Amino acid sequence: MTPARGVRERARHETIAAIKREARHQLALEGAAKLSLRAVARELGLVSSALYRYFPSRDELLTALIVDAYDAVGEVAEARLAATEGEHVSARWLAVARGVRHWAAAHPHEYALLYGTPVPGYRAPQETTRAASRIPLALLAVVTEAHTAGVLRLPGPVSPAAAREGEAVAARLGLDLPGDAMARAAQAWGQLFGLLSFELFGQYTGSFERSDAFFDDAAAELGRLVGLPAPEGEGPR
Amino acid sequence: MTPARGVRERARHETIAAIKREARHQLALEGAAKLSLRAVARELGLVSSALYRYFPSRDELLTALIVDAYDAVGEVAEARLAATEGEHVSARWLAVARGVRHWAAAHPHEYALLYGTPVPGYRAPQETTRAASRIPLALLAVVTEAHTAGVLRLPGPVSPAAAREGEAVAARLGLDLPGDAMARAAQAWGQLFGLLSFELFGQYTGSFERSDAFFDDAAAELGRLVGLPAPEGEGPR
DNA sequence: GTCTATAGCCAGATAGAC
DNA sequence: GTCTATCTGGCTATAGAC
Repeated sequence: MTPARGVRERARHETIAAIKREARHQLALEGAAKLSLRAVARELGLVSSALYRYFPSRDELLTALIVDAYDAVGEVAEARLAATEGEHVSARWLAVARGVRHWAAAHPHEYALLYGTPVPGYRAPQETTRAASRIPLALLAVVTEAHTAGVLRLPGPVSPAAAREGEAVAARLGLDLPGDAMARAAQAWGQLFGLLSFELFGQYTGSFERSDAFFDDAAAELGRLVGLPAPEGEGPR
Repeated sequence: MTPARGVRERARHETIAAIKREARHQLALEGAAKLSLRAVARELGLVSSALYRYFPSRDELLTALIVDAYDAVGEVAEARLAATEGEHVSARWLAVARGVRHWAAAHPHEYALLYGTPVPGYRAPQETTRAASRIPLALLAVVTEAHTAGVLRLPGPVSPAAAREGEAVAARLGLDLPGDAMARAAQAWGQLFGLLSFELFGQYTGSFERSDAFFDDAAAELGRLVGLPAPEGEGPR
C-alpha cells in the first residue's frame, strides 16, 4: 500500500464516518423510515449524487448504521462482562443489563433502529446477524458460566415443548446449556428489552419512567428467572 | 335528528371508516412515519383535499388509528377477562396474555403503531391514554383479584425504592394493591410486550419465532412473577 | 470525487369553482 | 363535499462534464 493510497483511503474512511454521523443525526430527527441521502448530503454541504460514491443506496447506508449500532451496544455488553470477570454471576448479569440500558438511554434513536418497528421495505441482510447476536451471547455467557459452575437452578419447570425448542437452539449455538435454561434465557432476553422499549417509547410515561430502581429490580428478578443464584449477602428463599 | 341528517351522518361515518380502513392498509405498506393523506385519497378514488373535510391533518388521522387500535386490543383483553370470570386467576392472566398476542399477530402493523418506535414529530394527545390503559388495567384486574382473595404471594422481595414508586402509582390509579405488587405487575406488563415485540419485529427469527409453547410458558411464568398462585393441578413449589 | 442537470416521482396544505 | 389548480417543498437515482 503506497503512502498516497493510504492517505486516500483514510480520507475516504473519514468521509464515510461523517456521512454516518450525519445519518445518525437524521435518524433522530426524522426516523429511519424517512432517512434520506439528500438530507444527509445537504447537511454535509455536498450534493446528493456525491454520496453514491460511498453508499450505493439508501438501504446500504441503513445497514451500516444498524451494524454499527449493534456493535456499539454489543461492545458495551462485552465490556461489562470483561470488567466483572470473577464476580458473582448475578452481579455480572445485572452489569450487562445496566450497560445495555445505559447505552440505550444515551442513543435512543439507534436503539429504536435496532429494537423498534422494522423499517418498511428494508430487509436486513445476513451480515447484521453477527453483530446482533453479541448481546444475547453476552447474556448467555453469564448463564452458561452458572451452569458450568453447577449453580444454575431454574425457579420452576419449563413446559416440555418450550424446553425442546430451547434444546435445538442451544445445540445450534453450540452452547452447553439444557433446553429449559436456554428457553428461559431467551425469554429473559426479550423481557429485558421489553422494559427498555416501554421506557424509551413512552409506555411508562407518568409511572415508572426513567427509574433506575424499577429497572434494576426487574433485571435482578430476570436473573433469578434464568436460574442464577441470589446475589451474595442475600439468603436463599 | 331528522331523517335527512341521519342519512348524512351515516354517510359521513362510512366515509370516515373507509378512510381509516385504507389508512391501516397504508400503515402496513409504508409504515406510520410515511402515512400520507394523498396515498389514502388516491386509493379511495378521491383527491387529497377532499380528505381534509374528515381529518384536519395527517396527525389527527394518526391519532384516530392509534385510539382505534388501543381500543381493539383493549376490547380483546377485556373480553378474555369477561369470558374467564370465576376461573383461576392464573388462567385468567394467561387468557389475557394470549388474547393480546393473538390480536398482535393478526394486526402486526397496528401493534407496531402502538408499541413500536414512536412516530417522529408526532405527539400523542392526551385522549389516547384512556384507550392505552385498558390493557394494563385488565392485567391489574387479575392481580387485584388475587390480592383481594388473599392469595397474592410475590416470589421474592421488591427493592424498597421500586416498591415506593409502585405505591405511588397504585394510589394514583386508585387500586388496592401493595407497592411491591404494583411494581412487579408493571414490570410484567413491559416484559410481556417485550416478548411480543421480539416475536413480531424479528429478533426471535431463527430461534423461537411464532412458538405458542415458548410464549405461553413465558406468560405463565410472568404470572408467577406478579405473585399469582400456581394453576390448579400444579403443586406449590 | 464532486459537480450540474435531469427524469420521474412523492408529500402537506390551501384557494376557490361548482 | 368534491373538484381543479397551485404553492412549496421533498425524494431516489442516473448521465455526463470537469
